[in-house]
Amino acid sequence: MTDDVRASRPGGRTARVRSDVLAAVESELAEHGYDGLTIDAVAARSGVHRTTLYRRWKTVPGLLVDLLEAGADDAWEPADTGTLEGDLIEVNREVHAALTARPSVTQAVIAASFRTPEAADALTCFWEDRYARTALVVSRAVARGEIPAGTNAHQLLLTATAPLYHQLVLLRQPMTRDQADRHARIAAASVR
Amino acid sequence: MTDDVRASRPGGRTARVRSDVLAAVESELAEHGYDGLTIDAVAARSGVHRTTLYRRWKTVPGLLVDLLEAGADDAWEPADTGTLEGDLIEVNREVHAALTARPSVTQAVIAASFRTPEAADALTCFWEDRYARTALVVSRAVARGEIPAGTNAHQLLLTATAPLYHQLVLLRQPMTRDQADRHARIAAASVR
DNA sequence: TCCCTAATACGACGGATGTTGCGTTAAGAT
DNA sequence: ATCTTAACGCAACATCCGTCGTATTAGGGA
Repeated sequence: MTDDVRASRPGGRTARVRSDVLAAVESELAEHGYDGLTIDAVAARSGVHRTTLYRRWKTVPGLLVDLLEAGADDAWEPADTGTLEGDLIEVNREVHAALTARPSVTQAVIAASFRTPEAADALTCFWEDRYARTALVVSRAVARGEIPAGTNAHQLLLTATAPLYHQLVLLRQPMTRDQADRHARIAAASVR
Repeated sequence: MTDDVRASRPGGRTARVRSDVLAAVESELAEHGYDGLTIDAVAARSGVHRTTLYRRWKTVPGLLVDLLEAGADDAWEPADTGTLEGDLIEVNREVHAALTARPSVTQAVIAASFRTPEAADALTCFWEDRYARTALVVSRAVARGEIPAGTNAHQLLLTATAPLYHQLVLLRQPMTRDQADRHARIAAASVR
């Protein structure tokens, strides 16, 4: 989306600039958090000129979107533990880790998504992709005969993961990994 | 918090200015959404001077915080339908209505909470209060012998309401009232 | 090796946003 | 009715943020 098929000149300096900038974004994020993340600071730290940032990335959320896409793992798949409950627990632990990391790129991108539509779209796309892949957990459970065939995957994943997002992102309160596990179990039990 | 015990001069003009300003905030919010909500626009519409807004409310999120507090219903209680499931469905319908309203003050305040710590704190306080009151639903169910005494109220409410927030606020996708009801039922069933 | 031009650097500019000092108005006490 | 001063209006100012025109650098093909 940001680095679309630009037939022109993607290598060399351009690539170097991008990695320098993204590294600076990550550092700034770690030191000052999302609120302290400014174009000028990233420019100063990366040694790349302000105008270049404005031209290539437009906004602060744009930088985060690119960071999100650069870190996107195209080969990601949910772990296979052999049971629905085990799989959901693993999923929840990943979500839990992503949201409690310091700094949490995920948290930052969520914040950014409330500023510009581009960031919101990028996040929506990212999550749609993740939920689609994670649905594999459900189809495996169906294949094992663990749960009925008509099970609504999205609803199930929502039941498992939503409490984590709500507690950690919106309510801004702590949640232990045990509690995260517990919500995975509740979700697994809801479809039996 | 904003209008604390200011012994000085809370009546007359001051009160009029406040209601004018908050009305303007609501109107601007309805027309241009949160992103289009600017101090200058509120000043122009309300007829109150920019400087006054900056002095009393500081920021745009500050305005929303005051709007949230002005609209806070101190007498709010969860509906009593006679069953845990029925009560949770009612709670979820209220949350659903608040999040799908256009414009949604709740959605706007959530967006604001990602900008300033004050807004985040205000929202946290608001929700803490709401969850504490809603816990009544659980204690009533315990009193009826519907569910065991040790039931974790917060976890139960999280299971019921979190999917709504996640779907409508973070995933930014639609959710029908039926689906909201369904998550209430899942939560109710999880403690039986 | 040379050339073309995409990508970046530089500096200046304009607009929006927030601040400050001071004058004016009116709430509330006497 | 009068006085005090909190709250508000006003205008100038400072700053930050994003943009634009132009010069410079370096990728990649000939």
